[in-house]
This record gives sequence, C-alpha cells and structure tokens, in this order.
Amino acid sequence: MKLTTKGRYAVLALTDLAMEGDKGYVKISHIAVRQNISSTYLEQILLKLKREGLVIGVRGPNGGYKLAASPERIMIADIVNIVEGKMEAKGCVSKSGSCTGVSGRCMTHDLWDELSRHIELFLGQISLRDIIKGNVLGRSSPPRAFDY
Amino acid sequence: MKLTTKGRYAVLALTDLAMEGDKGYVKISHIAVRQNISSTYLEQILLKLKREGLVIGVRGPNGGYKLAASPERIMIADIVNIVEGKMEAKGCVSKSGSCTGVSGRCMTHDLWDELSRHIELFLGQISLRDIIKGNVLGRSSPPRAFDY
DNA sequence: TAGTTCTTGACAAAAATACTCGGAAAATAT
DNA sequence: ATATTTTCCGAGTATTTTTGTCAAGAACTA
Repeated sequence: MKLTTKGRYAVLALTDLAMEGDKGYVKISHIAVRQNISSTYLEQILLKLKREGLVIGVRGPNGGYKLAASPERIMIADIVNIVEGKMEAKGCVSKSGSCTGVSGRCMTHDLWDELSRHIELFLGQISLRDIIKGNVLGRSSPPRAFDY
Repeated sequence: MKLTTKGRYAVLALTDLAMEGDKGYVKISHIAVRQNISSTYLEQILLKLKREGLVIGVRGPNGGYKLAASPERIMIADIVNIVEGKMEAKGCVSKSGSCTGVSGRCMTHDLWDELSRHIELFLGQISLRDIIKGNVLGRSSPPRAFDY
C-alpha cells in the first residue's frame, strides 16, 4: 500500500470538514491553518476529492468546501484510494515483466494481493465519524486461522 | 506502512531460499536470475537480512546464502521490518511539528497507529512456509466491531 | 464592478528509491 | 602459493515520487 502525506492530509482535511459539520462551506485556507498544511498543496488534494464526488466546492465569497455526504458514510478507504490511486501493494501486476515465473505471477503475488485486500477491508470499515468520535483504537484483530 | 520493491525483493528472495531447502548455500546470482532481480541490488538486501540474523552467508566457492531458521519460523513481518525500517504509517511521530493540535497529536494519529498495528499483525502471522505452500489466500477477515 | 474563492495546469525543489561500481575479505580448488 | 569464486562493504549515481509553488482563469457574491 502507498501511504504518503497526501493521503494523511486528505483524511485530515475531511476530518476537519466533518467537525465543522453543517455550518456551511469551509475555506481551504482555514483548513490549512488549523491542520498546518500548505494551502496550495491542499488545493490539489481537495480538487481530486471533489472530482470524485466526496466533497462539494463552491467559489466566491462564503464559498469553500463541504462534505458531499454525512461523515458516517465516508470511509477512509474511499479517501485514500482517491488521492493515492488504487492501492497496489503488488507491483507484480502494475509493471510488465515484474511477475516472472512460468505462470506469469510471482510466488509472492498472492501475499501482496491479500495484504491489499486486508488493508482495504480495514480502512473501508472506518468512517470519518469514527475518527471524530475516537472510535478507532482497538480495532485490530488477528487474521483468521486458515482452515482446509 | 512502507512497502517498496526492496521489501518485495526481500520476501521473494527468502521464499526462493526456502524453496531450495537444505541443498546447501544458494548464490545471489542464482536467486537474481530466477526471480529476475538485479543481483547487485539483491546483495544489499541480503546483507541487511544477514546482519539481522535471518540468513547465513558464506563466501568463496560453493558459498552463498541459506535461511538461518526453518521457513515456518520466519515471518513476513520480520523480513519487511528489516529491509524497510520500522513501519511508520504515522508520520505524526517521525517529524517534529507534524502533529499539530493542542494535545500534540493530530486527529488522525490513532488511525494510522492502528493501521500499522493491523498490518504488522497480519504479516506477522504469515510465514515463508505459508507462501511456498500457498496458504495465503483467504486470510483477510473484517476488523472486529468496536464495542464499549 | 470589485473582491473573494475555487479551478486548472505547468513547473520546480527536495526526498526517497532503485540501482551501479570498485574494491576488499574469505573460502576453496588447483 | 596462487588464482578463482563469492560474499562483504561503502560510496556514488540515476530515476522516480513526493511535495510543493506559481500564475492565470472562472465562478460567485455583494
């Protein structure tokens, strides 16, 4: 999985929006100051999220951004997937000739594939609401034992 | 979490070693050819793994590498942690001034913290033996529901 | 109209990644 | 002994990714 400041900024910004609630549109500059992010960089990120329909942006005075849905409907996986591009923990599939071996898939292909699914499942279970409510800690569970 | 080619190469190389079994030492060049990895790059990676005691390397003719323990004792998390450096999915803690906010930790701190734990737990459950046996698929389980 | 704020694309600096290279050290074989 | 093989080690380099900046434009409000 790829997880850079971009992804963190995105989640942070949307969490900020979620906390502002229904008080109308929130300006980039305000989010940037509160969360200590470069506002011009944040522009890029919010733009992507807007294009994918996660937030709504309006221009002009009193303009800004707001969430396109209620916080409990926006999952972290959605946010991260948009700004970082689909999780490719594999590398096997993305680049040609990377997956060697007779069958065309490397021996560890399934591993990274499963890891991706695992992470996605985890982040897909956590909403913005969970974050502002603090419902995050203690969610890790050991993987299910593998049975034949 | 950080997951680059370095980590994938490391797991791939050790999987190769695991498959060779007890037939003696395996040369870097052979692994490199089989797995399609630059052999000089692979040197660096195996060296790290050797320094941390995961593999044993001997020089000279008939030299090479072999696993320091049986495949079922070597977990993927161990391998990845060594070559990629401890998983820092946070960013909050690593850089100063990154975690803003009054308490010194950002709102999403717990999230990335928990994600790290989650990934580590997952990869800590899978051994080299699991990979060569194909016991990897279907291990993802949804995170436990959060109860008070 | 004037001011505000997002929108867009192109560009640039910095950091991380993914290697390469040259040689030294150790083991073996002749 | 000497040559050969192979790991060991540090340093250096090229490429890519990340992390921004900048300038101009479009839409909106008062």
